[in-house]
Amino acid sequence: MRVAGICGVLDLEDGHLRQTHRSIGPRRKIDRVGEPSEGVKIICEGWAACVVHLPDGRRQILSFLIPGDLVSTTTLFRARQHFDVQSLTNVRYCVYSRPELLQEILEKPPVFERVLKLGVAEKNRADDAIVSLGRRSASARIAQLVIAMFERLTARGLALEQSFEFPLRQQQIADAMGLTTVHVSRVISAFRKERLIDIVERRLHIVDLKELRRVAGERSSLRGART
Amino acid sequence: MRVAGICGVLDLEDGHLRQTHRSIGPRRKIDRVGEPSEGVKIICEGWAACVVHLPDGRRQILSFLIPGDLVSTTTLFRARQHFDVQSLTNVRYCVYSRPELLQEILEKPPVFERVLKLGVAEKNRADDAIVSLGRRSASARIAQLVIAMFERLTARGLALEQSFEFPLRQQQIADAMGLTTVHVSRVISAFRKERLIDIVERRLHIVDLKELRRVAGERSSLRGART
DNA sequence: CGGAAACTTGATCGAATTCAAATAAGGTGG
DNA sequence: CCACCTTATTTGAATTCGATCAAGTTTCCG
Repeated sequence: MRVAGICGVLDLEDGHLRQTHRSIGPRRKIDRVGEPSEGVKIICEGWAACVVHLPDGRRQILSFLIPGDLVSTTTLFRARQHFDVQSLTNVRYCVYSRPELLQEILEKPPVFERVLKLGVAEKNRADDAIVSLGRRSASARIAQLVIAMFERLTARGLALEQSFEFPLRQQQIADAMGLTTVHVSRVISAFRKERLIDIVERRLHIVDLKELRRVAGERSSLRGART
Repeated sequence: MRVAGICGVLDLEDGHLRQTHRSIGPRRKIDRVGEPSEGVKIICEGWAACVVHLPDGRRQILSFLIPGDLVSTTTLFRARQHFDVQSLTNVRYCVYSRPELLQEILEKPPVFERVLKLGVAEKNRADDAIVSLGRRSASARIAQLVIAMFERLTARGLALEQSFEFPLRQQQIADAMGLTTVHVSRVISAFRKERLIDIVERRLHIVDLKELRRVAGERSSLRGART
C-alpha cells in the first residue's frame, strides 16, 4: 500500500514495493552497532542521529537524519554497521526489504539513480563534517550546522520563513561538532546576544542569515549536489 | 585489453571493459573541484588525496587514495565534485567510461556488489575521520593514521613486515588531521623518541605496533567492512 | 511537587596554534 | 659536481581557543 509523502523517495514507480512503517519515541535505537540493519530504512518523521560510542564513554555523532533521509546507504549492503542509529524525537520510519529493493534498483534505472543520489548526498555531508571538524572554529561549526539544517529542512518543505523545529540538545550539538556542552552553551549564548539566531521552545529562528553565513566561513567549496 | 593487477577491481568478468591508463607526476590534479569527473577512476600505482580548499588558503584533506582505491564513488554519478583529487607521488590510474561501467553494474550483480562494497569502504573511512577529528587528540589521530594506512596497504600487499612506503609530507598529514605542520612535527618527533615508529627516506617502520595501537585509542568501534 | 535533565556562568587549565628562526633536504642550472 | 634556491622539518617562546572543574539556575516530566 502506498503511503504518500516523503517516505516514497525510493518508490518511484507505482508504489508496489513493500514497506513496513514503524513509530518510536525519543532515545530509541533504530539500528545497533555491530548488527546488520534488517532492512533499508527511510526517516518519515522526526530527527535521528548516527552515533559512535568511544570506549571512554564519549560519543561522536556522525550525522543527523531528518525526514526523507535514507538511514545510511551502507545498509543496502548486508554489513555490520559501525554506529548506532538512534531517534532524537518521536520518529516514524519505513523499512524496505533489502533484497526486494536491490532487485528494484537493478531493474529500474530511475530507482538506481535515486539511490545513488542519496548516497552521494550522504557522502557530501560526511565530507562537510570533516572540513568543519578539521578546519573550523567552534562558532563557525555551529553556524554551519544551523545553516546546513536550515537548507536541508527547507529543501523538504520543513522550514517556514527562517525558522524551523530544532529538537537538538546542546549535548547532541556538542557530540556532533566535537565540542563540550559547556562551550556549545557559550557559543549559542553569544549568537543570541549578537542577534544571529534565537532558539525558543525547540524552534530555531535565524535572525541574521547573512551574518550567520559570514560567521560560518562563507566558503565557496562544498556546495555540490545535495538532496 | 586486460591489464593485470589491482586496476582490475571493477572488471570482474573477462576484462572486456574499456580502460584508459594514465601516468602523472606528483602534485597534479586528477580531478578538479566544480567539474564532473570525466570517467570513473581507479588508482593503480602511487598515492593521491581528495582535497578541499578553503577561501583563506587553508586546506582539508578528506582522504588519501592508494592503489586499488576508487576515486570517489560519487563519480559514478555525473555530478560536480566538491573537492580536488591530486597526486602526491607519481601516479598511474585507469579510467572507465561512466556509461559503460554503469551498464556493467546493472547487468552484472557481482560488479554491482563490488562497487557497493567500495562505496561502503569509502564511507567507513570518512566516518573514521569524523570520529578522529571530533574526539581524538593529535597523537591519537596520527597514530590512527599510521595504523590505518598500514592496514590498508597490507590488505593490498604493499607492506613488508611492519614497514611501507610513506610519501606523505608533514604538511599533508596536518591537512588531513586538522593540525598544523609544527604540531605534526612535534608529535612525530615524540613518537620517534618513544620508539613507536620511525620514518627514513619516505618509508615508515612501525617499531611498536601494540603501543601504537594503545596511543591510537584502541577503541572497539569502527572496525567494520573495509576493502 | 519533587527530582532529574538541560542549560548557564565563572575560574582555571592545557593542548595545539601562532610567531619566529634555524637547520636540513631536494632539485636545478651552470 | 657544486652553488644556489626552494621546500621540508625542527625547535623555542608566547598565546589562545576550547576543555575542565565547579556551582548555580532553569526546564521538563512523572
